[in-house]
Amino acid sequence: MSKRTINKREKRAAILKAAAEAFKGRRYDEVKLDEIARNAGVGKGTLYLYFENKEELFVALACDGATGVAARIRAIADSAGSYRQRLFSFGREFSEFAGQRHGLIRLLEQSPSPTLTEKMHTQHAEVKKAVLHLFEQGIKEGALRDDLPLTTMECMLIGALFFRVRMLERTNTRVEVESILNFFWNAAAVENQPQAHSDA
Amino acid sequence: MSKRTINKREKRAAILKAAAEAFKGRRYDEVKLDEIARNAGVGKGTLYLYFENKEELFVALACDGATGVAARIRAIADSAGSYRQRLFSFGREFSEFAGQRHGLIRLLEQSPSPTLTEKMHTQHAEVKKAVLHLFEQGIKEGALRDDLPLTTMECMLIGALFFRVRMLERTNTRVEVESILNFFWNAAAVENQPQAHSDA
Amino acid sequence: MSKRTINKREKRAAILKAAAEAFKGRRYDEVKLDEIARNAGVGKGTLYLYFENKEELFVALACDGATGVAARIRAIADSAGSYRQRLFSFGREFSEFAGQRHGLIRLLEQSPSPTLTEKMHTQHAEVKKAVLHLFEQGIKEGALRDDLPLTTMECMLIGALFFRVRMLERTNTRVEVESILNFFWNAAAVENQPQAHSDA
Amino acid sequence: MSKRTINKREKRAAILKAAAEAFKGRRYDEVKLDEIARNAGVGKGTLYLYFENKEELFVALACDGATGVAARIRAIADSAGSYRQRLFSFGREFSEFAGQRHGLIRLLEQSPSPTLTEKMHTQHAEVKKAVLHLFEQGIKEGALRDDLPLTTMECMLIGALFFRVRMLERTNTRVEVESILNFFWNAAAVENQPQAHSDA
DNA sequence: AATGAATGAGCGTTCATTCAT
DNA sequence: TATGAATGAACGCTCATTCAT
Repeated sequence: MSKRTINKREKRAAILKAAAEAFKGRRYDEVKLDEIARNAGVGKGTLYLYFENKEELFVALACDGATGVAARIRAIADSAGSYRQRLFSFGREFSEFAGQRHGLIRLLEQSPSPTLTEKMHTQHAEVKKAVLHLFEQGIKEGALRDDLPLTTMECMLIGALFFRVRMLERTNTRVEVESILNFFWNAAAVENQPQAHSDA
Repeated sequence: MSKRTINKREKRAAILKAAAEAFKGRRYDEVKLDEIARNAGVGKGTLYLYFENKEELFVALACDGATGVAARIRAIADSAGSYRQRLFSFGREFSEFAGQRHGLIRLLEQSPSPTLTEKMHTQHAEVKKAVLHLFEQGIKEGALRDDLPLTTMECMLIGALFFRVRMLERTNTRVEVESILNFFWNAAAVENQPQAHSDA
Repeated sequence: MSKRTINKREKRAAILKAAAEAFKGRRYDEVKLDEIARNAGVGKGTLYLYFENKEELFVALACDGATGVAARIRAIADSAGSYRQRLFSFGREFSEFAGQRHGLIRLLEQSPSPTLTEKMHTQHAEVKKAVLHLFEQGIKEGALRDDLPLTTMECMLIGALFFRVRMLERTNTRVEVESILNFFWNAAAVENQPQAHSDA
Repeated sequence: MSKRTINKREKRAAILKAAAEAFKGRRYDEVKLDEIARNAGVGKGTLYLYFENKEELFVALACDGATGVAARIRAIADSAGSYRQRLFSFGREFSEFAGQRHGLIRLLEQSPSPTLTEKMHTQHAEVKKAVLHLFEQGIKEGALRDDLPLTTMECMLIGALFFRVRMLERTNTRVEVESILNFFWNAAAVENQPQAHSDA
């Protein structure tokens, strides 16, 4: 890797860092490129050497690293240890990811340009697949109940982990990841014996 | 209520309806007041007779009805029937609310002006309190376990219900509300006997 | 014509007047919309109520009135009087047109957007056709020689009239329109007896 | 002339060639230095080693060669042969010059900075003087009529030759140079006997 | 009360110019 | 000498907001 490349990477990273800070808890239109440039320590024009325009910078910000997460989740799923341990590892890993990305994901959920939305979805679909893979593995290993829809499990666990970040950010309410994982485990693990109910 | 007032209400409602449509899946800055006025069938200047400015219109959009929901949740909590039935009623009611409001909530989670955020939080705090009230009641009645933090329960249930809407909207994946409620009930109801675990 | 319309016309005219002044002897990029707006006594945004963008304003400036000229030329061609008189009337009329429009035509001869160039060409083609019509009439009436290509006559007369304006503007050299017309008449009128030459 | 100098000249020529191509039929502001540099096969910064700035490059483009033309016109004027032959030689020479420079002249007619305009005018004044010299010579030799203002002749001949190029470029209408020269000769040569007219 | 023409602050973006290498 | 990454001044354009009617 040439010196030039290193500098390029560094500068790109500096811009993204400044952008991440700027977008934290702010609306897309509230964030000015002037601010990002200033905080990144570069000229405004320089932004355009690294990103096509504001939206591309924005998308890069949200996509950067998402791929890494999917890989890490798979690594956890395939690591040694009891399934419960792996699930909890996943929970902690995902929480960290959610904590870092939640604000941006919220922003991205509003449509920028169609093409960019797609780009982002591709990235996040990877994460989703990795999560489903984890659940399937749990069922195959006999650790997770096989009578629960995968999507329901995803909805419960991922939804709770995301909501946890939201509570933390918005109302400063701290919910323990362990607590959520235990709750999930209570309902989804085979070792617990859930009774069937007859709804009225 | 005078005819005048009725007209005012109707026009206000028309504006909010047009705004709701406009904000659906779009960024705050992508929505133009021109568009809202046109779709509401009023002049652009008229918007300012009903709302202070764009942000207030926006906040009104998200807050309108939130109070109603809090009241309805309380009504459900205090209605007759088994706790399980009441919890499930709540779930269905809240899902509908979330379905209608999710897009807006996402928008609101980006901070407009501080004062407006606060205003909105007051509204949503009502809903939150009603939810916690429901849980407390369940514990008091002996239907819900008392060893789970309220915030964890909130996180699991509300998080899942919100995430369900998100999945529906973004990936067209349908998750049954009943399925989520059953999952929650499995873990949180007293009638199920959770075993303590020993972590390795 | 409603009061509204009158105001619109007036304002549009004021803008075009300011623009004409601004573009006089300046490059397209040297003319700022700020300046035009200020001199027209309107806000910058107002320009966009009357013109799509800078280029459209620019084209409107050059096209406005061109249609009128074509009509006036035809009127002269079809008026009473000897052909010589009509030709001289045309020359004076066209000179005035050229004097007013020359600067703009020069600008327009550099391609703005393709669609706009076309628009302008349509306008100017009208003038060109009117000129050729005048020549054809002269030949039919037996006033002009029929052994000269129409395009050559156009080239001589129109070219000279345009160049006259150029000289006036750039080097402050005054050339009489009458002098040019006499020169043209000398070579093109039937009453003069040109001898054929044999080129070596 | 050292090898170094030759290289300099070559590179300078390459830049001017690329610039000529770029400015052909485009507005000053539509031409980017990036493009010129790329097409000239040099770096962007290199342009500034050969030209002060964009405007100077632009002016150099238009002036380069103009001096040569003035010299060539004088040479033709002072060459052997009948005046008619010399006049026609001049016409052909000037047409070629006009064809090459016309687009640029149009550009230059919009004022860059005052100092640059002056610089350019100095150059073109040379050409103008050479033309007038040619006419004076014709009169002195008794070939051209002495009752026509020099400026009128200039206006007719030069105006027509420029307009011819314009017609060629814009409307693809071909007008023969010979035809124009004959027309001019008809009106301006002594050998033809123009009658005085009595205007009505 | 209702309108929509008018406004101008403010933004994203471009590109001539510079300068470290 | 040659380069091209970096810069920031400057501009076209938008759109929330106002106000005369």
